[in-house]
Amino acid sequence: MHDFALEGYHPGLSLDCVIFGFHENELKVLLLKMKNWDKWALPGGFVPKNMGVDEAAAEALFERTGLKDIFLRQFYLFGNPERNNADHVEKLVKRGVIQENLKSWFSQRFVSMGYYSLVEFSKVTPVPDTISEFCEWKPLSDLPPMIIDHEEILQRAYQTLKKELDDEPVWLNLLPEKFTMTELQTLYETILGKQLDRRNFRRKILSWEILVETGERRTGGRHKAPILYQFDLEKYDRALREGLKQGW
Amino acid sequence: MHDFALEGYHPGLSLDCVIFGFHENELKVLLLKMKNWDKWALPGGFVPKNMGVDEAAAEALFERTGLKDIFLRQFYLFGNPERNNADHVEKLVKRGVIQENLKSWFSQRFVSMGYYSLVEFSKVTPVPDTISEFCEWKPLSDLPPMIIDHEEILQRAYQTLKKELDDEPVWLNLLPEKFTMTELQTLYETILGKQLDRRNFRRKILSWEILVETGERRTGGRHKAPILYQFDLEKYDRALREGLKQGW
DNA sequence: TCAAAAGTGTTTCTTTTACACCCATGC
DNA sequence: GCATGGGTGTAAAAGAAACACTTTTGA
Repeated sequence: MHDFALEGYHPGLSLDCVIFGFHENELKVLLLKMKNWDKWALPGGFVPKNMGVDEAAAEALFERTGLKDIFLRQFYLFGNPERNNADHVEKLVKRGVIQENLKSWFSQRFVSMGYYSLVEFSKVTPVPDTISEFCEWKPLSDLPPMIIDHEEILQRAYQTLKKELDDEPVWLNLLPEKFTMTELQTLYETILGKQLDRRNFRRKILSWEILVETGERRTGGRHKAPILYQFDLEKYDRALREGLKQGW
Repeated sequence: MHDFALEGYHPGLSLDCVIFGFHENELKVLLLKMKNWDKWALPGGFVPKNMGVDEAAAEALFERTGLKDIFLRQFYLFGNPERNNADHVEKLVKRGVIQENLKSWFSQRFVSMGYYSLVEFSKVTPVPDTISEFCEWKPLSDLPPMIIDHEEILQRAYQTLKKELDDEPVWLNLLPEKFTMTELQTLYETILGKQLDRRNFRRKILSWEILVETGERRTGGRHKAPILYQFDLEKYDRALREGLKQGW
């Protein structure tokens, strides 16, 4: 356990990361179970004095997941003065989540930068941090009780994700390198919470010309082996320049 | 001039507001001319310890413009550790922009929350702050030299505005209560930087059913008097619930 | 009476939607 | 051989784009 204040972290600023993964046809979020307490928290951290905020967020993400160069984006600064109350810090100390000497650091007023991240579920190795007992994926549809305003932060991240999905193929970060059209469709249906027509879905996605067939198929199912597609970054960049989806 | 540190502001956190207005067929930004220095700055401020960050931004906006309840939205946290360098603070002191006793406050590493705001040009009474000589509208197409990373902040706000315009009728905040279809079209053309067909434009806007005719017309021009329209919030809310523009 | 901008409709083309049958695979 | 999901096309409808003439107003 570090002494945050002495080690030179930026004062009054924290980070919260909502890390989304897709597994078994569900959107899941990586959460931390607090020590000696039946409450869960978003992975987060603080910002070292000489590190950029985005950089610090990437670092925090790396520590919890073992992943680097991951989709990570700011979505909102939570700046309400009431969000980190004294009562909460008392509980942290009483339950032995943090030590007495860190109380003053945790008792500051914190403003928290919310990030959301999209990761490939199977690549993640969840690692708890110093204040948590374990680190686990939880389905968005069945969230455990969370500390302070973390549920609100999470929901806001989800809203942002849904919105971004309309503008950009951010979903690619949630899938493995090679995937079938049905897997992609299921992902869309899960995030949007509605069913889509299979033929129209395929046509629409392919019309963007950002996917290529790998030539391989996924075998093993008791049915026709589906084509495996791959995201083509170069084609995507070109599509972006030409305006993938524009309002006017 | 206040002593920020003593008066209890949140440490290491600043605000920058990009305030957009529309005048004479141009998008303009409200900027502050620094004292004794040929550099301009975005209006901004700091966050009182007991005030929410959004609230503090609204307060800063009010002080520069005299306006309350204005469209104001976060767009990015500028968290690069290099952004506020020692050299810049030296200059501020040497040119008498800030007094010696504030040097330590201004020498902190600041993380700055970027806000953008849309206001009705004619309602604004620009008021300089303590570190500026005057406060003025500057056209986006001809910006003066600005301090540190303020030009970057401004450009990023503009990108955000363009993007939001596709999703929501944020433009309503830039226009007076009553406006003609041509004025609205000019606004769109200005922000998007391209010409639009008059008939199609009108049809598209009206199809959203968020405007109503006031029954009045604007007279005085040497041409047919155009109908004045008004934004209808109630209709807009209804349209939003039904999904004004959805991707899927 | 003229210049300047306002108002208006139709046709074409593109995009989106709805919908059903045959195919490959593993058991 | 059969159950399961994979792959594919077309017609109808909706939406977007292109395009030009008449009207009102003030000078």
